[in-house]
Amino acid sequence: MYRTHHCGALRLEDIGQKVILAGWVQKIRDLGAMIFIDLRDRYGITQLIFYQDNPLIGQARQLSRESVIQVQGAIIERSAKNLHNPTGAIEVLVSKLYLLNASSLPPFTIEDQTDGSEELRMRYRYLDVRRNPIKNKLIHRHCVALAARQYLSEQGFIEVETPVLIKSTPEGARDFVVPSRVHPGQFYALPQSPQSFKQLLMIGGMDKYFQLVKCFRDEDLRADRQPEFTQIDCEMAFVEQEDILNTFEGFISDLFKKIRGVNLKKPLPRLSYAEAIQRYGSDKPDIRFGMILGELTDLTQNKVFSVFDRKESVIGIAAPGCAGYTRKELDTLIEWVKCPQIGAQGLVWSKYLPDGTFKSSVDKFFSQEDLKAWAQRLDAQPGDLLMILSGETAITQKQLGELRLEMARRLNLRDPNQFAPLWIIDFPLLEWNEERRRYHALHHPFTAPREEDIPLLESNAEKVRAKAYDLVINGNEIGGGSIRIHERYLQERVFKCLGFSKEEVLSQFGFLMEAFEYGAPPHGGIAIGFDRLVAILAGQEHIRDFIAFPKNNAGRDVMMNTPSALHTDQLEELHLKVKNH
RNA sequence: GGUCUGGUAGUUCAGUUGGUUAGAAUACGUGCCUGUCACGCACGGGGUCGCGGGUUCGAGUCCCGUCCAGACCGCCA
Repeated sequence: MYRTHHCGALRLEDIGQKVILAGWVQKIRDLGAMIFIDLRDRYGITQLIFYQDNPLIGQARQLSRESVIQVQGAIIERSAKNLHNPTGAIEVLVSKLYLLNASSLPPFTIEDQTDGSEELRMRYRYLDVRRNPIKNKLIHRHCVALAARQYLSEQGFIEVETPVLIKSTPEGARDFVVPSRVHPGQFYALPQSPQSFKQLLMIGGMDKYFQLVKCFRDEDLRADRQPEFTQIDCEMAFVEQEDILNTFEGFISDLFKKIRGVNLKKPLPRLSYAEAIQRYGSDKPDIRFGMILGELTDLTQNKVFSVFDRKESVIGIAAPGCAGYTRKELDTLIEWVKCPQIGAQGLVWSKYLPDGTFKSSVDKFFSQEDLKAWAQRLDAQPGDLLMILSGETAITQKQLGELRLEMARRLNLRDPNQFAPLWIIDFPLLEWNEERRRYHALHHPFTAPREEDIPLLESNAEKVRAKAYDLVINGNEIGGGSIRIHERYLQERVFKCLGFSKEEVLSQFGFLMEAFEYGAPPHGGIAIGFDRLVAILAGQEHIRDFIAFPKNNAGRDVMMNTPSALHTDQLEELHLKVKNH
């Protein structure tokens, strides 16, 4: 038997017990006449003690950090207790010591506050997982998964596994592809989502389906984006948008209650896509704070100020309490909006001073009354700083949306332990892609248009609104879904709008079109980004530490050194030839 | 595909205007220490300054290229 107890289990009431413990050497404190060793496993730390008369003390002194040992001994009371540790009142008087496996010097310290850089921790992820912060995040992930499965099961959802080797569809994100050995020149693709399968399950009468499922996208990464990620994928039959929003409001509320003890206010706020863009400059607004975008175009024309004159939009925000910004601070902000990622030409500012007057960068062009009108439009208070950008509407809204987030960061308004979920609804069905000179689906091509907008499909496609919705929390898109098209003729019309030929539709989605003819029920669903949800529930922005073995920002696994080249005979077997470059 | 930041001891970092033998903390090793728990004290070992080229009497420092890492833009139906 390797152990009778875990290292986090023993307490004062266990004094006198003979125990066997096994774990890793966390730390050795050698006081000469006695040695203390912290023994660690998943459950905690227990202190071992060796006195100088113990024949094992020499062996104990030789132990290295992170070596795996097994000890036998008696639980005794400490004369100096450590109140910070649950096991801090006792220690093990060791009578037997076995070195199960010695450890080399670890490349970083295995402590809560490690000295290891991200890169090093990824390279030795198995050591990183020994640390409490990572271990606890993985346990947290497990708890969220368990709670999600429990809630959905109680609501009558059935978890069904769908294939991982599927058909490649060139629409949307790039697929990871898998060559077939048996079928020369043919390929599987890894799913970007089980979209078609869950629709087929609805046609199959499963009624309520869910799956915690790995999905794959061969696109460039970000701090919150991995090439393989996990979704809570859901679909329901005989439902309208309202049913799905209600069901998943319940779902998300249940998770926040179980995991955080937080009661979300229901119903969750809803904002149309158009409103979100107009008020926040984003379709995933962070509504924990104000700074709503305000339209100033009508107040700024014909004042001989060329930056504003005849621009499609002049838009501003009011940053609370920033009227005291110095010239230098303002210059930093101006530099910030001019960086290539934001791409503004400049920034007009106006300080709403505590005495009610204004001091602005455009005093030459605008009167105090003009500036007062701006402030009123932006709902500003004395002490606020007005910031104004101008240009093409969509671009200016987006830039100001970014500036809004940046100001919130500077003002510390983004408290990770405050939660502001909302639904974004009424997305446009289609979006014009200038590069490819055609429309593409904003959500995906199976999304149903709103009935009243269907006649616009052929005449004014951009105006067609979709029965699509996103769940946004604290400025993160946590999930998205839609009511699907379940009729062949409508699906064909939408494919036509998207520029698909009849042949393309048949070869790529023929199975689905055929299925629609055999009694496809009305249906819809949602997919929730599990990695992000788990991170948000822990009050964190980065998802990597919630994934046991994540990829780095080049899509590489630095521990296994993946991806890597194949042997030529393996390529041969797969009927592949790699181009030299 | 692009922009920015970084790469110096096992690790995290400092390194001034280009100038002596490249430092600190921590980790590691040795010795001492009877209640530590960030133990303490003393001593010690430890460097291809990412790599390649250039400028210079002289390069960790300046220039060019390249590799790696991180953040972001494009991309992510």
